[in-house]
Amino acid sequence: MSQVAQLFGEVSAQQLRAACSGCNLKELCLPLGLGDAEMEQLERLIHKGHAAKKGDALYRAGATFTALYAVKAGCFKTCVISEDGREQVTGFHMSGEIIGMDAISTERHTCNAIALEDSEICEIPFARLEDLCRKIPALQRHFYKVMSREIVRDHGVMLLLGNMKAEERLAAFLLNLSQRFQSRGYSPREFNLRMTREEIGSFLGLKLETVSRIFSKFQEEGMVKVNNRQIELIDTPRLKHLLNGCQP
Amino acid sequence: MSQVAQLFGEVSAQQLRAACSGCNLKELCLPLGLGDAEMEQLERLIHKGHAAKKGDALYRAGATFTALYAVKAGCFKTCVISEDGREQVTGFHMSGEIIGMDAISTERHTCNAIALEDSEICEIPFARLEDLCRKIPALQRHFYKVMSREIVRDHGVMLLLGNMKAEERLAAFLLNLSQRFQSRGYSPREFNLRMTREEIGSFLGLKLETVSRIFSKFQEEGMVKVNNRQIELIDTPRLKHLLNGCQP
DNA sequence: CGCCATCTTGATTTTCGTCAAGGTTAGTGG
DNA sequence: CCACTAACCTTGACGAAAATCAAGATGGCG
Repeated sequence: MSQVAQLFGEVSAQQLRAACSGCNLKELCLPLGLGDAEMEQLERLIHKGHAAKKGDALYRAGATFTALYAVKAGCFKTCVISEDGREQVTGFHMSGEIIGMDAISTERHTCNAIALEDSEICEIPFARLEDLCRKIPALQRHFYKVMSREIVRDHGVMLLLGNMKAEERLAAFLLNLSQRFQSRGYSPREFNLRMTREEIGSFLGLKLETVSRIFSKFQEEGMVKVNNRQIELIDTPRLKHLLNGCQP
Repeated sequence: MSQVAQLFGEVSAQQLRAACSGCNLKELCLPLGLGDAEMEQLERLIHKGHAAKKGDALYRAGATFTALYAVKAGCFKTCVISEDGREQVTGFHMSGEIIGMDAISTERHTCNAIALEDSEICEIPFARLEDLCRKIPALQRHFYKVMSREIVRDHGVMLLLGNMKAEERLAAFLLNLSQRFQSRGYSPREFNLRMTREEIGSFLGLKLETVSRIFSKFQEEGMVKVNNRQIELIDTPRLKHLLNGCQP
């Protein structure tokens, strides 16, 4: 479990609140201990959220960077495209997660963010966030942590891609999703995938056929029930066991 | 070339200067346009550098986080260790690079940083850096960029691990090293590796035997000259060509 | 000078990718 | 509401790539 958390990083309640601040500022206020004046400033920071239809690009590589985005509802994938056209999904992002931080360095986005279902996002103009961070130390510290968490998550994915076998990768993926759904108040046992087998494969460094085969194998072995994109985890302990190189 | 830069990220002159600030603050001063008073504050921020012998751990996973580290001279590897003991090298870090940013999120280090040769580092106490960032907006922005660059670099490694074949990975690795040596004023054509085949393999998601075989193959094909850890790049264009999925 | 870590190379096995065919689902428009 | 289509998924057979196992060779360091 801590393995999984380590692998992908997990959204803290704090991060969740921060991201939701577009809709519910009071939630953000509590952990940061902000006063009324500060809260009002924060309120002005967050643009009113807007909607993205399934398949829409929130931003594309090369676009000039002006804002970060907090996923309010729905699900996005981010992917980098290499010069010769290879696509690597770098992450799947659910409510409460902040995306676009890769663009800060060059002031241009370096990846594409695509909505996997109809979604809602909050735009966070970066220049204004920077100002506010200077004025509110707790917010500054929080934002550093959000960026750092992304780095830790990426390191976990590197471990997965560099060291794990196909079955271990898929087990890690399912357990990570399960945990993220749970932390959002949904069932950790049953959930619907928002992405295709190909997108899962791209993220895990596998081909879609391999992903499909392993789903079937897991089902045969009674660890999960797979019905197209509907997943039920039957034997979570065994999945975790698989992850740890099959040592108890 | 831009492919390689995209793959691993590259140290900007700016980042280099910032990291070197422990030794030469004037260099940092120029791009940020700081005044004398600000410079003095910055000077106080950076502890006097200290030395690390080959094999020393700068920090280990689990250690409480107090400071970032700028590599002043030498070379470090950072690696995450999974629960079941698998080690994944997440990066090799040369002079001018800042490491330890993964620790900001949990206030504990999440990876090990090991010196690959006798090295010198500057300690940057994080709490004081935060303070200073609030006072010097240019520094704040710069630090966000440094963290963002790390995220971009990690995405490049994910692309490498998820999409590339063994030969492409090693070609990317060599070209990246070449570029980094060049930007530090060393020859981009001849250089010495500081890491073992096993460490290269861990970083690239390969076994050491595979790394060794591909070195031999590259040499047979006249692309590089390999003499233990001494590398000479003979046919850089062909290496780049290999990277791009062999399309011109 | 000798030892231990590191590296190379070969033979074999395993894993996963590729190619191919067919089935299922969701979404569209009549 | 249903038929149709395109996207998506599953499964099998085969092949390629890299891991594993094994045996020496080399070189750096005490």
